Amino acid sequence: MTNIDLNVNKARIFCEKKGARFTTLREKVYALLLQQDGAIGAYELLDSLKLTESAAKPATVYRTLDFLLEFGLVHKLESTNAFVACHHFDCNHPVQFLICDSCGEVQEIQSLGLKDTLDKQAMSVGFKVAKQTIEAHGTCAACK
Amino acid sequence: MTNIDLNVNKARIFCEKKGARFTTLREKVYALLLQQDGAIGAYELLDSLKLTESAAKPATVYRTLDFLLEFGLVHKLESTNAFVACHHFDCNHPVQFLICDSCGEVQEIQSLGLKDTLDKQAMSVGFKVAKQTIEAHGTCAACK
DNA sequence: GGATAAGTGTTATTATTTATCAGTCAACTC
DNA sequence: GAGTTGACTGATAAATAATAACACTTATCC
Ligand SMILES: [Zn+2]
Ligand SMILES: [Zn+2]
Ligand SMILES: [Zn+2]
Ligand SMILES: [Zn+2]
Repeated sequence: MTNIDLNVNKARIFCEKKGARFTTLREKVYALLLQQDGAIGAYELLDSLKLTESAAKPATVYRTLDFLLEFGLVHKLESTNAFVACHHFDCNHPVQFLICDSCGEVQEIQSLGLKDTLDKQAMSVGFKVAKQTIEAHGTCAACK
Repeated sequence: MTNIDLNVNKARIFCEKKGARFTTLREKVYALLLQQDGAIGAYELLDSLKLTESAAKPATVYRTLDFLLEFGLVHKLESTNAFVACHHFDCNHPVQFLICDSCGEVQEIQSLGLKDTLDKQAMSVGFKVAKQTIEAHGTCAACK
């Protein structure tokens, strides 16, 4: 059983627990994202999906992504309009990304300290944070 | 002399110092952004610009924004695809945003601590940060 | 004043995302 | 198990966001 299959199974169980339906389509899209090295755009994802779901349309992908985003199975990179599978959807983590502009690798980090720093900075001016977007572009260790 | 005029003048001098041309078009666009409460999308900006530059097209706005972004006179909010004027372009600051989802206000903060925290987190996994995107959505002090 | 580069006008196209309505399928009730 | 309900998907269209390409104009430099 591959690593991807393991993640997909974990996702299915996670969804069942939440009373959400992990349909074939959602599973396929999530699996495609897991296969991906880095992040992938919606239309690139659509092209991959079409290989097994020839009827897929943009709305198909975006609706499925909406579901996956809602349940935290996938994250969106706002700075690149791309999507990346999450491997730790079951541990309620803060999310930050390191995006290598050289090789495209996307590394997800979960720094509680970073999250708290932003929350506190905001709080100090009376701002209550609901959602953070933290993305760093630069050069990964392998590319240096 | 209004506050906006002061900022525009500061911007002109800043550009001259850098050997960049602060043309009428660039000035108009920057002034429009300064007038704005929060952030504004490129096409909304285009509509405003058309009031005095009826020939303006999307490319007009995007090119002008490219210039303003390059020289730090304007920032882009990646999470909303919107643009906001910077008032401190001459002080080489880190940039983070607090975006109120209730009233649309965009507050720019310049936390060196926050920037350093992210830089260090990245460094600890061998990642060299070139550019940060830090945006918090939530509720501002006035809206609470 | 002519060469050069930067800036702008103009048209078209691509990329990204959402809206809408109709049909299908799963779960729940009786 | 048939019927009802709501969630999911198919399909078409449109809105929003961004870029490409080429011609023309203007400023700068020598
Ligand atoms: Zn994650
Ligand atoms: Zn890399
Ligand atoms: Zn700024
Ligand atoms: Zn507010």
